[in-house]
Amino acid sequence: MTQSFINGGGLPGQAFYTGAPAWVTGADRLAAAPCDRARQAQLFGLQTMVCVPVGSGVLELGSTDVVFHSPEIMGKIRVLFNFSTPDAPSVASWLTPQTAAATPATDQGETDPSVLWLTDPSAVDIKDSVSPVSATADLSVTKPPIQLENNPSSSILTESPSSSMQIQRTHNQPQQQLHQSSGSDPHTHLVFSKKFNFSEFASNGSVVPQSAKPEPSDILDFAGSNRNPSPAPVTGSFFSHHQAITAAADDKRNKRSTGATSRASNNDEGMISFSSAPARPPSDVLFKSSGGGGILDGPDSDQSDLEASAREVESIQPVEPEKRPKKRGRKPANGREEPLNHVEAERQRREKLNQRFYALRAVVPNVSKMDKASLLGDAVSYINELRSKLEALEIDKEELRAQAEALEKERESNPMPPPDHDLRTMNGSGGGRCHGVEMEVKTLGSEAMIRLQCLKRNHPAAKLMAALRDLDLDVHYASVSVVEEFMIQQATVKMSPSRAYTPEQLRAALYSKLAAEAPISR
Amino acid sequence: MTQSFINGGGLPGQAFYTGAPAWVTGADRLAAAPCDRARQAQLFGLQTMVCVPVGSGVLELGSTDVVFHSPEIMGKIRVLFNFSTPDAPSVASWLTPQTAAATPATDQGETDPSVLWLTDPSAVDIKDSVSPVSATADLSVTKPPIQLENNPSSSILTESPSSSMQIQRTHNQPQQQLHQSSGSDPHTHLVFSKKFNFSEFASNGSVVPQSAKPEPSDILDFAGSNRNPSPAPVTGSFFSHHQAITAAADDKRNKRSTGATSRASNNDEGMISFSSAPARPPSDVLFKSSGGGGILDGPDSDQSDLEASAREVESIQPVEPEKRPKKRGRKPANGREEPLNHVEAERQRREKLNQRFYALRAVVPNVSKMDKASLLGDAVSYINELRSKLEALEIDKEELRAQAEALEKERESNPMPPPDHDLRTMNGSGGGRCHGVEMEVKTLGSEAMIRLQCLKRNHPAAKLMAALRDLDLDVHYASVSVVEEFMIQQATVKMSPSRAYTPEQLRAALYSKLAAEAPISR
DNA sequence: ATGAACACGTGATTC
DNA sequence: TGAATCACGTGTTCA
Repeated sequence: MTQSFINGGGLPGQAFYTGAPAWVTGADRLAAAPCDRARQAQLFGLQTMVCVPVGSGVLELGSTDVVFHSPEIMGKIRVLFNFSTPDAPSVASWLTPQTAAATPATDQGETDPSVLWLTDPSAVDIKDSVSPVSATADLSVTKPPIQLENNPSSSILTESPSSSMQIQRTHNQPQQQLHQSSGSDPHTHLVFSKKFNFSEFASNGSVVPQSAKPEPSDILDFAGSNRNPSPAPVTGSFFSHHQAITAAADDKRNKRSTGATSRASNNDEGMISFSSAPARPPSDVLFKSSGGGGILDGPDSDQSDLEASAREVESIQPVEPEKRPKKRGRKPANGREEPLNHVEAERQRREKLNQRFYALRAVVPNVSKMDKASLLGDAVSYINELRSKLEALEIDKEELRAQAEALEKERESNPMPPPDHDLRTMNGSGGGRCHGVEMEVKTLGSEAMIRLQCLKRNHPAAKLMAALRDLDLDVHYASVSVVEEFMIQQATVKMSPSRAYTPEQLRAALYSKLAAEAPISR
Repeated sequence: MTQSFINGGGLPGQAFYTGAPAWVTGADRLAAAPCDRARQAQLFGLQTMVCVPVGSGVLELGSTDVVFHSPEIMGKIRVLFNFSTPDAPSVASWLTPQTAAATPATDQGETDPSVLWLTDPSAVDIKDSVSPVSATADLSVTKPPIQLENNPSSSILTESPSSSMQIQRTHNQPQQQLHQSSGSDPHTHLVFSKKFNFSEFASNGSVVPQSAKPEPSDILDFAGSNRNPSPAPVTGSFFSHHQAITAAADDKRNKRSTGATSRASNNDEGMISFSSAPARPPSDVLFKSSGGGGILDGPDSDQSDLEASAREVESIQPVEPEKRPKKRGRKPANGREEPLNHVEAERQRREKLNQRFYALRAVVPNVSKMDKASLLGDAVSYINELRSKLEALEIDKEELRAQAEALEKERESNPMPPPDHDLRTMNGSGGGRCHGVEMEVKTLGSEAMIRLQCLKRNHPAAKLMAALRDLDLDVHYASVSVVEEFMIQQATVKMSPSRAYTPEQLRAALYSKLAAEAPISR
C-alpha cells in the first residue's frame, strides 16, 4: 500500500475497526463519502468501492462499473478469498440506499463513459446486460455476438466503417493468444488477474489468505485458464457486465475509420510488445488490500496505485478486440518507435483528462448539459456558490457565536433562579417505573454516599444526576458501569450545610425523583 | 442588456446605488468578487471590469487585458463619454489594491493566455510594454516593430517562421482597409468601436449620454477615422497595450508551420468575409451599459452578451496581422466552405474550453501544477473540501443556533432579576462561566469516548448525562471526579447504529447541549 | 534523445 | 443540413 489509514477513519479504517464491510456504489456517493480514499477512487473513475475487513487487514475492491451490493456477491467474495469473517452477511453499512438505487442506468449514462458507449448501435445486442442492477451471473453469455476472427498479422481493412457488424479483429496479440489458449469458449476472455497488487501482499504479510497466493504464476493461471470450479465462475460472472460493456466500447472505437492502432500492442509487429503483456493483463476489477493499522512503505506518490489501476482498466482490456482500419500499408511515417508511443501517450493523456472530467461531473450538481465547456462553467459557478455560501455561513456562525456569548454572559451575571422546587415540593409517590432498583444511601456528616443499581434502560444516569442536581447535592465523585442489562452507579456527594438530609430522607427523595418519568426535561 | 441587476447587488448595482465607480482588475479578483456579473466576465476571459455610474444607469467596461485604475483613465473615460458624474475622481471602491498590484505580469502569466504569449521570443521587442502598471499612453509606439506591408490578396509565405521580424501581413481584409484609410500612422489600427452594444442603448433609452450616439454610422466613424481630437487619442492610448500583446500573440500563432488560416476571415478570398466585417470590427474593450434599476428584455441566454463580446475580442483582433505559413498552394482540400468553417468552429470551441479552464484555474486555489488534468483533479478535491467544510459549518451553526435559542428561552423565563442571585449560584466574579471547559471526544466505530473537564458549578454531571440521553447515546461507563473547583468526567458510550456521529459532530452537539442545558429542565 | 503537455486539423456523430 | 461536440492522430515545444 502506498497509503496508510489511521484510527478507523475513512472507509477502510472503519471497516477494519467495526469489522463490518463498507460498500459504496456510484461516483456521486464516492465523492460524497467522508473518506479520502473513496474520493480518490471516484477521482480515478471508479464507480464502486468495497472495503471488506479480513482478519488482519482490509480487502479493498473497486470497479469502474456500478456494482450493487447483494448477499450473493458478498458470499462469492468470501468464497473467493475464503476468509472466515465473523461479519453478519447482510448487516453492515451499505451505502447504496435508495438514492443510489434510483440511478440505475439512465443516470450513470451521464457520468460513465462505458455506459454511454452502450448507446452505440453496434452494442444493442448486449444492451440488455446493462439494465439489471443485480448483474451477477450469466451475463457473460451475452457477449458472443461479437464475432472473433483469427487473422494473424493480416492487414484487412474494413472499407465501410459505418456498418457495425463487419468488425474485423486481428488476434495476433500476445494477450489474445493467452485467451485463445484457454479454448474457444467465449467466457474465457472474461477473466481477471490479481495483478501486481497481490504481489505486494507478500511483503505486507499474509493479509489475504491462502487462495490468493502471490505467485507470479498465479497471474497467468488466472488469465489463461479458469479451472478452479468456484472462484473462476465467480469472477467471470461478477465482472462480466463491465467486460461486455468495454468490449462494445471497443467495437465503437474500432469502428472509426481512423487508423485504430492497438492500445497496448501494435498489430503488425505484435511480438514487440509481448514483454509488456504479462505486466498488464486484462483486468476489470482491482483488488487491493489496505493493511490494518497503517502500513508504511515505499515513498510512492499517493494515488498512484489507484490511478495506475484505474488507467489500466481503461486502457488494457481493449487489447483483445482488434480491427484493421482503412489505412492500408505501413504506418504513415514511422519505423521508429516514437510515433506509436506518442499516440499511445496522447491517448492516455486524453483518457486521464476525461476521467477527471467525469470526476468533476460527479461532484458538480446541476450539470445541465453534458457539454465539457458548460461543465467547466458550472463547476466554476458551483465553486463560487459554495464559497459564498460558506462565507455567509461563516458570518452567520460568527454572529450566532457572539450572540450566544452575550447571552451566556448575561446568564452568568444573572444566576439561575429556577423555580425553586426542592425536595419538599415533590411527592413521595413512586410510580412503578423502576423495577428491581436497588438503592443504598449512607451519610457521614455533610457527605453522602449513594449506590444505585437498576436497569440500564431509560438513561438512569441522567436521572440520577438530575436528581442530585435538583436536590442541590454537589457531586464529588461518581461512577457508572454497565453489566449486562444493569447499570450500577455510585456517587459521593456533599450536602449543602443549610440542608442536610438524613439517609432516609435522601433515599426517599432520590427514589421519587428517579421514579418520575424522564420525558419532561429537555 | 440581457440581464437585470437588482437592489444594488453586484458591482453594477453597487456602482449605481453608491454612485461610486467600481474597478476590478485581475481574473482572480473578478472571480472572487461578490458579484455574478464579475464572475461571468472573468469566466469569459475578461481581466478587468469597470462599472461607472452614469446618470440613469451604469457604464460597464471590460477588458481582456489587465488595466489598472488611474485618475487619468477615469478622466479620459469621463471625457470620452462626457458625462458629468458627481463622483470624486479617485474616491470609490477600487478593488485593485496591493494584492492585485502584487500580481503584475508574472502572476497573470499563469492565467491569461495573452500574457503568456509574451514569453514568445518574437515578442521581446514589445515586452517592456507589459510591466508598467500604469499602462496608459505612449505604449502604442512600441508597436511599430511589427512591420506592415500591403499585399492585397497576395499569397506571400514566410519560409522561416522562427524569425520574428519577417512577419508578413496581408492587408486585404476589409477591417484592415478601414484602418488604412485613416492613414499610415501606426496608431490608427489602435481603434475601438462602440459595436452593437451601443445600438442597444437606443432601445434601452438614453442611458449613455450624448457623445455616444446610437447611430450605426458611429461604428464606422469610430473604426474608420478618429477625427475628434479628444476621444481618439484616448482610446488609442488606453488600449494600445493590449493591442500590442495580441498582435504579438498572433505572431506566435502564425509562426506555427501548420496552415494558419485567418481567424475571422480567410486571406486569399478576403472579400468573402466582407459582409461579416461591419458586425465584427476590431475592438479591445467592450462597452456596455447596464440599465440602472434592472431592465427586462429579450429572453436571451444570459452571459451571451459577455460571451459574444469576449469571444469577439479573442477572435477578431488578430484580423489585421496576417502571415502566410509554409503551406504553399491552395488550402489542403477544400473549395467548399465547410472545412474552413469547421476549423474555425473547432477553434472557437477550443478557445471557449480554454477560457473555462482559465476561469476554473482562477477560482481553485493551490493549483500546484498548471497541468489541465491536475487542475481538474484539484478542482474536484477543492469542491469536496468546500463541501465538507460547508457541512461542518452547517452543523456548527445549527448547534450554535440551538444553543442561542436555549439561552434565549432561559433568559425569557428568567426575566433577569439581577438582585436575586442566591448563594448557591453565587459566583461573585463576572468571569466567563464555561471558561476552562475542555472536551475531548473520540470515536471507535460505534463507540465513543468522552472526556469533559469544567468547573464543578452548575452540576455539569447532570448536564452531561442529560445530553447523552438526549443524543440517544447508551452509557457504558462513566466516572465523575472533582478536584478543587473542577469536575472531570469521563464516559464511554455506544451510538445507535442509525445515528453515528463523527467526533466533531458529537463534540459540537454535546457542547451545545451542555451550554444550553439549564436550570429549567426539571 | 525522452516524455509530457498542448494546440491544431480532421472525421464522425448527434440533434 | 448546418451547428456543435467529441475523439483521434499529429506536430511542436519544454523540461
